[in-house]
Amino acid sequence: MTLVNQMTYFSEKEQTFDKIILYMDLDAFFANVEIRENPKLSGIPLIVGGNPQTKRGVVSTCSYEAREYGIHSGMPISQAVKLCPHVTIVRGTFKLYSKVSENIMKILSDYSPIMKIAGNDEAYLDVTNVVSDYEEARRLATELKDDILASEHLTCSIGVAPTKILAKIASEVDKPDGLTVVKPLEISDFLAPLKITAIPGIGKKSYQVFQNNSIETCGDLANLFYQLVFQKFGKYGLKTWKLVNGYNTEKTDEKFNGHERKSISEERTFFNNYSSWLDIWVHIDSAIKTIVSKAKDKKMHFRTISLKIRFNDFETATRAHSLTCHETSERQVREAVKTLLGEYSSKDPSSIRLVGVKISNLKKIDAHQKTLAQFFNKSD
DNA sequence: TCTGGGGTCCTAGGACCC
DNA sequence: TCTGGGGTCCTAGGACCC
Repeated sequence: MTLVNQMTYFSEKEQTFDKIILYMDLDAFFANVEIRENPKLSGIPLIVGGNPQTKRGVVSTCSYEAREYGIHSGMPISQAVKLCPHVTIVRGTFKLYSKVSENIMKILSDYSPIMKIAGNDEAYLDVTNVVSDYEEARRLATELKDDILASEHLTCSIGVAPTKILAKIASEVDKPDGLTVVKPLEISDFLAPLKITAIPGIGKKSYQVFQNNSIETCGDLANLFYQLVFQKFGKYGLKTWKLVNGYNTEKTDEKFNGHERKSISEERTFFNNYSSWLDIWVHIDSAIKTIVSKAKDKKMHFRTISLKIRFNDFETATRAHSLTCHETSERQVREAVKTLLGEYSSKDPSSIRLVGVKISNLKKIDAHQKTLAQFFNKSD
């Protein structure tokens, strides 16, 4: 099959791009907020996260100076310290970050009513109906960057492209303080030289598989025949192949605003392991209280309860139980967790380093359903 | 090097139903 | 005697993201 045939194989629909998406990502967010609050931290390798005293935990965010030493998010603090012994570690002021994030999201919402907040430091804006073309979108993005810098003294990187995933990839290539615009006809040329790991969702494991097949860049993948791609990399590989060949892989009916939460969870890694199950249960019980109260705040009912246990060797087990109908009560969770925990009762409690509880299968309850639930006396 | 905490999504197998 | 095929729901585990 020739390349031309390959290109016509997929439906016309997938090739049409009719949106302009802007993606904003704050540069080294936590670290830059800390620097803003305390200019002494400016220009030095800085880590936010972990415990500065014990040097345990992992890096949440680090400054660009720290990145030069090979430090990155998710890295154990102990390793980061080995790479850069004079690195400064701060614990982080998460309440402040939330406040700053809120301020910035408010600025963004002035630029388009169609917005999707994807995290503390990132959001997508659908600006299709706000601008008439990509040049105007570029000007809008510049304005937005200036706005954020003026009001919060923080820099961000922006990508503008016809889909969310492309806008996100575009925002990465010129970080920090960057702005990259990718028009529909430029997509495959833009992606070709990028490392395959520039695509969100391709992490360590997937990279290994691609690398074993001599694929380093998006261009390497694009040049393969799609039959081979499916054979070697399966369904997800095929989707990635379409992306790097400039097809639209995002459904137009995909919800942009308000993504309903799917689960609520809390987990805790112990500072020191416990010798008694009773001590472990204290953590489990407190987690149950927190997640049930969060669900109540959000007016969510749940049906599935999961327990997570991680052992010293990092083996991790999850056990789940689904109730017959949606529930709200702490008691239901506690009972389910106790049953799930039964399987492990013969284990040595000191072999456990983490416990977690999760509720999922969530359903928003409306007023009518609530009355019914009360009528049947289903809640505590 | 010795690995946080909050999430989402995907896969695969088994049960069960028609 | 050695048994279809499709759909849905549930559970467990794992990859990945910020």
